[in-house]
Amino acid sequence: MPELPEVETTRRGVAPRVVGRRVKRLQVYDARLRWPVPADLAKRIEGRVIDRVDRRSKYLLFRFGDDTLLVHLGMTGSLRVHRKAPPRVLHDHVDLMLDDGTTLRYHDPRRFGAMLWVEGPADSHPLLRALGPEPFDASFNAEHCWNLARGRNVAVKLALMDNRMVVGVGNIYASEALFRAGIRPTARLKTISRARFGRLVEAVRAVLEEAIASGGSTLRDYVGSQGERGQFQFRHDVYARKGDPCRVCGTPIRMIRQGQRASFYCPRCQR
DNA sequence: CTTTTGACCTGACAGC
DNA sequence: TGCTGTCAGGTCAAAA
Repeated sequence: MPELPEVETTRRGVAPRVVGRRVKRLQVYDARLRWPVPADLAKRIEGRVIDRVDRRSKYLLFRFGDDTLLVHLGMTGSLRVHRKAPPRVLHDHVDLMLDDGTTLRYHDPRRFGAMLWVEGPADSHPLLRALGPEPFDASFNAEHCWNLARGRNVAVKLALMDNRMVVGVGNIYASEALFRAGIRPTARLKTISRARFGRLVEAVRAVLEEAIASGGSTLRDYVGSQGERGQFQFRHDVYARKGDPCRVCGTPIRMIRQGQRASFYCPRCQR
């Protein structure tokens, strides 16, 4: 689902509606997410004020003083803000009711997402501790990729989706970034030059930036904080465009399978 | 250590 | 109209 642009779009939509608000009531309708929603979450969170909403990788971090509500949207999750909550529909699993009457509602058909409570510094939480650099951070650069690539035989597309190289890049944006960088998804990491990594870094940043500006990509489930669909799917160069002409050279886009995931590329533009 | 595979879960769709 | 198989935006844990 949500890759970085969709999570960031959600963050930007949700934050202004919830920051400064006090949680009046937490209602868990179905606790069976990737990990169970903690049974004592209501007790911990009710009465507390949301100070800030941050994002790390694809996690949303709702800050309550020194403690954090950590939310992941998995493949099909979405978070919506309702001025007045409509009746629950299938797969609405959690409601955070705030002191001004608005409701933050978590919806997730496949339940691959997560909602956890972290006391104290969230950075040291097992889920966040080992994450690589944020794509827009200076520490994501050609040097970093080059160092990681030493002796590694994996395909570059798999490495892009591995959060040690960079976080936030999933199946859609990995294919899109590689197209823009002119690199085949199957290229072995150790064979890529420093200069090409430089181009890849810039391509990742550019595609994520444009996707955020378009409100992300909506393939099926994803919607933003007001229920709005993303628009970037109309601007994909390769993803889900198997057989369609490359926007640059007209060659039909190819689909292959890597690590049980579909990859798309232009056989002429990407070497 | 690296790399691959299976698992979690529901729904949509293609083909018989 | 069923039924079966495949696929879907993530990522952790175990196997090789």
